[in-house]
Amino acid sequence: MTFDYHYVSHGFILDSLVQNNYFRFMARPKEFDRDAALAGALQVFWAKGYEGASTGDLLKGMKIGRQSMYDTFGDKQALYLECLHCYHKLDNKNFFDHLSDNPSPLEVLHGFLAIFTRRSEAENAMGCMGINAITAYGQTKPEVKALALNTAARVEAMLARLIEAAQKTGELANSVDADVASSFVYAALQGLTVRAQAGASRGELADVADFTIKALKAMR
Amino acid sequence: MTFDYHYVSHGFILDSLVQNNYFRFMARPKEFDRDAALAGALQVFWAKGYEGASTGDLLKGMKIGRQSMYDTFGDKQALYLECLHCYHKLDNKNFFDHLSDNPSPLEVLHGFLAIFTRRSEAENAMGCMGINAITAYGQTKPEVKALALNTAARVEAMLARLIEAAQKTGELANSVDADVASSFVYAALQGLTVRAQAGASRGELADVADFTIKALKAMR
DNA sequence: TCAATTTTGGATTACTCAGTCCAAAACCCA
DNA sequence: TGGGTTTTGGACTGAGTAATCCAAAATTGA
Repeated sequence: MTFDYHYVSHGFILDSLVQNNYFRFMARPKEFDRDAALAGALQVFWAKGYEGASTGDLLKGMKIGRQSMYDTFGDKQALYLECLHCYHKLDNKNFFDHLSDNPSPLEVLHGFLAIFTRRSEAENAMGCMGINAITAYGQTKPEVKALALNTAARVEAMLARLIEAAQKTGELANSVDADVASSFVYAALQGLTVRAQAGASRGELADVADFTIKALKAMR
Repeated sequence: MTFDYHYVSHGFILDSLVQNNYFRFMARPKEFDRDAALAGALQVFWAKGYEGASTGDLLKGMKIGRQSMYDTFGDKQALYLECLHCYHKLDNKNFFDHLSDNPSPLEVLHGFLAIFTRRSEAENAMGCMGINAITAYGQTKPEVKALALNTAARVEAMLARLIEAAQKTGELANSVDADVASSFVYAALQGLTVRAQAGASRGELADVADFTIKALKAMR
């Protein structure tokens, strides 16, 4: 019998099994934190890509042994996909954290677009792991494409809600189609990510973020 | 002595050497067209990326033998960089071909942004080789980053000229900063490329292209 | 036809990779 | 303490890689 330590770490399966006295003997527990190891792998994959990250690189970044990795995460492909899932989840969380209680939805949008002016050059150079994944493996790994489609739908829905909120506060004209505008903002966001990764100056990135918001406001 | 067949194919070195009777003997000429082989390699690299393209894949795509490839192009890395150069040159040429004699610079800009609505899904899924290169190797291959910076400067300058032309025809307000607007359009173009690669619908891509131009026109 | 030279592609090399195996260490409960 | 179980990491495996070697084929001018 094998155990999925992902669930174990969230406390579902293990608790019930222990309560039912399923285990006669408790064996040596894992010496590492699954989530920490995953985060380490995520960094390596983000920085080097899938093929670029060797198992050795991954083990060093995860600070665990070879067999521990295979036992815990399956194979390299499964580990990569789990990292990508994790990245999207964190990224999404970052977005929602910024929604907060800002009374100006347009300022929130600007905050999204201007994020590259607040990041270090090194962070900008790493780009977005989701975009890196699509441009490299979108054609060859169906899971990557599926994940991208899913994420795009969720992000655009969230952006559309922000734009509708901006229309309620009067910051944007009601005649603007919220769905189209959200697609526009999303494309701008992706474009800025690539421009930042390609080494565009902080000034240029700031200008484009400002210009995009100003353009939205000017639309009738 | 070795010969750079790139220049040979353009007829500079070989002619002078022949005229000077440098060769006592003419040996067997190459049986393949260098540019055709390069184009084949470009397709493979574009579709599969650098690591994803094995030498076998490349040879099949180039329709030449192993040793011919190494003799003619150096090694895999050199071949990739030459393909990337070639891609950027072709891409740039495509842009300038569309400048033509259209009396509306704004229509030309719209033509750029709407290119993804005219391409097949397969073409959109391949994305832009330049973006694919930056997102995958921008950090690890300095030549890739340098090439991207160079290309960005040239494309933005060209876009700025278009925007200034649109201001002359009265399509855009003079108060708009041409440099900022060109950076904005470039970011939109990159964003659309990624959105298209990620599987965005033709309708969404068309909407964003239209919206971007309308937003430009609305700016004061 | 022949000598000189180059192209060509199959065989080979040296290396890296992802993934498996296994024995020893670590840990728990009784 | 000691039996039972799991973790752990070094050694290993087999496949696949980029790049080199080399001998045969091809082509030229004389």
